Amino acid sequence: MTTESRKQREIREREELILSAAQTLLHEHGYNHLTMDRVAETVEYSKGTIYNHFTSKEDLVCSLGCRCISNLIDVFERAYQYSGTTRERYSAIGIGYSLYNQLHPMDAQNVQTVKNNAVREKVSEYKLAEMETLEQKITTIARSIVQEAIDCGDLDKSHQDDVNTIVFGCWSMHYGALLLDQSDIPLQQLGFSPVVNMLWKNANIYLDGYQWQPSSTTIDTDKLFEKISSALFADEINLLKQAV
Amino acid sequence: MTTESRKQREIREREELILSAAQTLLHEHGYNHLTMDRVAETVEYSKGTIYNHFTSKEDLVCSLGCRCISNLIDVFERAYQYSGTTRERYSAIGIGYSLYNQLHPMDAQNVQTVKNNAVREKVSEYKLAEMETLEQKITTIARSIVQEAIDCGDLDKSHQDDVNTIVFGCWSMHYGALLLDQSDIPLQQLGFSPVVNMLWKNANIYLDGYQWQPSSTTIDTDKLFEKISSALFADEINLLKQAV
DNA sequence: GACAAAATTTGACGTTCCGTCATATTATTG
DNA sequence: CAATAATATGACGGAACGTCAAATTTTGTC
Repeated sequence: MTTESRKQREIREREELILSAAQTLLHEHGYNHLTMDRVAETVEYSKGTIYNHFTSKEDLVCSLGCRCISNLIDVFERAYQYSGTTRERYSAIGIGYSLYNQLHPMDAQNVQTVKNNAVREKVSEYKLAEMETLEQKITTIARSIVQEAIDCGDLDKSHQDDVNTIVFGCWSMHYGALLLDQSDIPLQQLGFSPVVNMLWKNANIYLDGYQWQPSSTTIDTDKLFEKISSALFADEINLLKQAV
Repeated sequence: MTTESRKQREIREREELILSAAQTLLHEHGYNHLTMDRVAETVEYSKGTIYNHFTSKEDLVCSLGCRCISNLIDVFERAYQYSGTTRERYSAIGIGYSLYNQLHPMDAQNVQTVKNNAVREKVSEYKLAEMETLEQKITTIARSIVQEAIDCGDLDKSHQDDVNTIVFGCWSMHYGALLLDQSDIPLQQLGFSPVVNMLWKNANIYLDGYQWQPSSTTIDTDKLFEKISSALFADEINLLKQAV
């Protein structure tokens, strides 16, 4: 009983030790510098032990990705619980997503790494399933808000069949934007504004296209951004300010 | 003179030989199966010779990416020359992009691989610059159409400052959508429709948000999709039908 | 055409890193 | 305390990258 649970706790704790060591290596020197030997050396266990926890380097990296998605779920849940219009709550998700990615650019990069087929090939089935479950959880939150908007009339009932399309639209827009932002394409040099600004504007325009009330043309969007981010993401904002 | 140009031609031809061998390997067995030794064996030159053309495996893969972007530029240029409203021409870009990615899913995956920092680190400066130039060319085409829309009044002049934001919005939406489509996330299982359909709908809604005339609410969008794709991308459509 | 110099090609080799597995060590149980 | 089970270890095999001295081919000159 006690023995068993102590054992399990030890295993879990070591797993976390490995994960945080890996994350540090990843953040400080990038994917190529993260090697299983280095991880083993850092946590002072042998490589074999690391492989008792993770079936491959890619499996380890995927676990880090799962962690990030869990963090994002927190962000999404906070947004979900915001007391405002459905549109504000939905926008809050996007804002949270943007801020999280600004704060942890490496995390998003890492999640994207796992999407790469060459990497994905080597991740264990089990871990892939875990990631999928987490992603499903995230889309469910987004979907709920869209559905509530239809139910309360903020979104026209004629869009009932578009719930998934709307979720997908915002998802793809944010996902694409943040990936472009990260991928060393010199957007600023190409004449583009900071991505968070463009994204906020575009998301609003997109939702206006669906006539999700209240339209962004009737309100001060800068103020709304400010309001939501200070209400829900004060910590993130502070950290971001410190970073600059 | 002749000698010099013959030499250069030989080099260029061999480079193409290497690239197409690499592409085949990549398409048939994925990134991990693509090795420099295998490429060398396939083209019947030694590895050293391959390295005279490409500074690393990643550099070779990046060259393949550049090829894909060149193909996309063709697509974009066709769209640019379409004789229709500015909105139709801009939409044509998106349609072309979607179709190209449907037809060559591996290509898009490959371009994305190069965006990954772990890969990018190892690409030569020269090749990165080449890719950047090509990407710049693409955004310029998109930007031109938006500008023309403003000039002719299809888009309100108040959006003059948003030209880049509009280009970025469509780009990110399409880019994100197609990446999500490729990344083994079982979208259909999660209840989502085929990505090309959602993307077409969302792009229209987005442009409606900017009130780019004529609004999608006043026309039959299915017909428009049909019209544009058969006018500009008949070849691609045929190939897609054959593939099914 | 012969020979020297320059350019190019070659593949064996050094290195890095992954993942395994026989052996050593520690823990559990009777 | 001894036998057995569970776990940890790191030396090792293998795959792939990228290099470079030597071999080969091409170019240039007389």
